Parts: sequence; C-alpha cells; structure tokens
Amino acid sequence: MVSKNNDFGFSEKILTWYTTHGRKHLPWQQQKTRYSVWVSEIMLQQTQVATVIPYFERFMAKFPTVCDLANAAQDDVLHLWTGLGYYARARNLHKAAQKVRDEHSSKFPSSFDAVLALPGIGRSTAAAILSLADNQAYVIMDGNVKRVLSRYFAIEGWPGQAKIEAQLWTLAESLKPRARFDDYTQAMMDMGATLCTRSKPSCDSCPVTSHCLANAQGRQSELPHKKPKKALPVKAVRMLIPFCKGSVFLQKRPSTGIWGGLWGFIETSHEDSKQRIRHLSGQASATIRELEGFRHTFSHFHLDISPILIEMNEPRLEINESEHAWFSIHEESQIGLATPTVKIFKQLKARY
DNA sequence: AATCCGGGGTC
DNA sequence: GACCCAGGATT
Repeated sequence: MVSKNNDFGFSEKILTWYTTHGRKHLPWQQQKTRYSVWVSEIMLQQTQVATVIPYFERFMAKFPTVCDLANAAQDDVLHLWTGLGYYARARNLHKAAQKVRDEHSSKFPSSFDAVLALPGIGRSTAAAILSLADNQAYVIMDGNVKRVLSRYFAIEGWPGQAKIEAQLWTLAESLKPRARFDDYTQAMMDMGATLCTRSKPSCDSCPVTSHCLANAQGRQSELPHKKPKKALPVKAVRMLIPFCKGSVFLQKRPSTGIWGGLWGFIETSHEDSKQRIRHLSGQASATIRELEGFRHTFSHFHLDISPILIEMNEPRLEINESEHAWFSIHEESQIGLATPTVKIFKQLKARY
C-alpha cells in the first residue's frame, strides 16, 4: 500500500472550496448527460472555456442527441467546428457517434473501457465524462490538474513528459475522494482555471495552500516547468482562387493531415504555381492578380500564404481530381473552412 | 518517446 | 511575440 497523500484531507478541502467557489453555471453543467458532457469535453481539449461556449450552444441545438449526430453529414459537423481548430476532434466525434449508434444501440456507454474505445477519447476524457455525468470514481489529468499537482508537490520536469505525467497520475489517484467524484473533477478544473492559474495564482484564497510545496518554496511562477521550446520552421504556399460570378472554386481536403476534411483553396508551391495557374486559367480568359499575403502560425510551424486570384469569365475548369466545387462567397455554405480560408473569403467580400 | 494537429486568449 | 489551453492519435 502506497502511503496516502491525503492524510491532510486534500480532497475534502477541495470539495468544501468547490461548494462555495466552484463554477456551476456553465452551459454543459446544465442537464448533464454523458452525451452532452462528452461533446463539451472534446470541444474543451486544448481550447479555452470562453471560446467553446458559443460553439457548444450551436452544436447541441443542431445535434441534441448522439443519434442526431451519428446521422448527420460530415460537412454539417465540420461546419459547426469552423474556427475551433483541431478538426480531427470533430471527425472523431462524428465517427464515435456512429459507433455508439451501431454498437451500443444509440446509448452512450457507461463503462470506462467502452468509453475509452471510442475514437478521440483517451484516459482523461473518459474519466471526465464518467465522473462528471455519472459520478463514477475516476480522476482526470488535464492541464489544470497538471498545474495544481505540479505546484502542490513541487514536481520537477515538464508535465508533458511521459515519466512526469505517469507520476502525476499516481499522485492524482492517491488524492481521490471517497464520494462526490463529479464535484471533485469539476473542482480540480476550477482550481486550475480560476485560482491556481498559470500566472499570478491566488494562493491567499487557496484551500490547500498550507501544504503546497510550491507556495512554501516561493516557486509558484516557476512551476510547472515549461515545455522545452524550439524554433518553428517556416513553410510557404500559394493558394489559387479561381473566381467567377461571385463564387470561388474549392477542393475538399483529404481526411488526414492539416485541415483534414475541410474545404480549401488549391495549394501549390511557389515553383509549381505558374504551371497550375496556366492550367486553371487556360480554359477561359482570366485575369491574374496577387492578393495580400499573410502568415498563419500553427503550434509546430509558420505558414506563409500567398493568395492568387484568378478572375474568370466562365466557370469552366477541367479538374480531374474529385471533390471540387464552386461556392458563393456571399451565401454561407454548410461546410467546414479553416481560418485562413475564411480570411480570404473576407478579403474577396471587401473587393466584390 | 516524439511528433502531429489549430486557433485564440492572455500576458 | 511567447506561452499555453477541460489531449489524443499516430509513428
């Protein structure tokens, strides 16, 4: 038996704090079901609460049940995800809903292993769904918990590292309460989000500050240790924009890779662009002009985008690749678009 | 174990 | 501009 870290009563202190100071009015905390909690947890992966709220409201209004989601078209699902990022989350959500429909009689499973087997759900998200929606005895390990525990135990090393993360899981298990697993999960997230924040934590208001090693050592700003950083590489692409009578020509991107499943402009390297432009504009008389370029930064590289407008008299294009179509820039289509695509749409609207 | 996958809030 | 956020899948 591992020595208990909760002799001090860590979880009891956290739960008492939550009763008075926790968040209880977020949209996904009302009429909680495993389905609604699941949708919110997926949206909240690597995404802040304030950003998620309007997306969650729209999503639940459009797909009130897991069955509605399973039966939806992928383009409809991705459309509601436009601008939220990490689009694989939406594709996995859709696939998982179909799995629930086909293998669980449209009822979101309640066993940990069955939930974990759904695409897009890992250990922490499975634990969040089952603790928050069902009060099952699981603890989570998200960015908030990592920060709280890294400080409380003065953990050395970057929490994203596998060894450190395993250590944090063990500590989190050792602090698990005997009941109120739903409140405890929410409380730990609230602690990290509202009190044990990344910068300027409110240690004076913290219910466990008396036993916090970071506080005792005055190292709150140093912990948790930061991710080792490295310089981001720069890539450059041209985006070709065939334009005719208020519509642009887009292609549906492959489901793997960047912006998977979204619709976007034809991308070429600077070297190949001349030939591609000649080929695209050769079908009808066309005017070529460069729009203002801009940089789009991902977590792992910079992308310098040079938009090339190809104004055509007739929407005639001979493209052999599948999944191409014209879309009006003035009417909203029910498809998923990446943020740079939306940005170019806005440039075009200002012009026409 | 390291890399891939976005976009935006915050400082 | 740097950092990071209710992480998981892939390699």
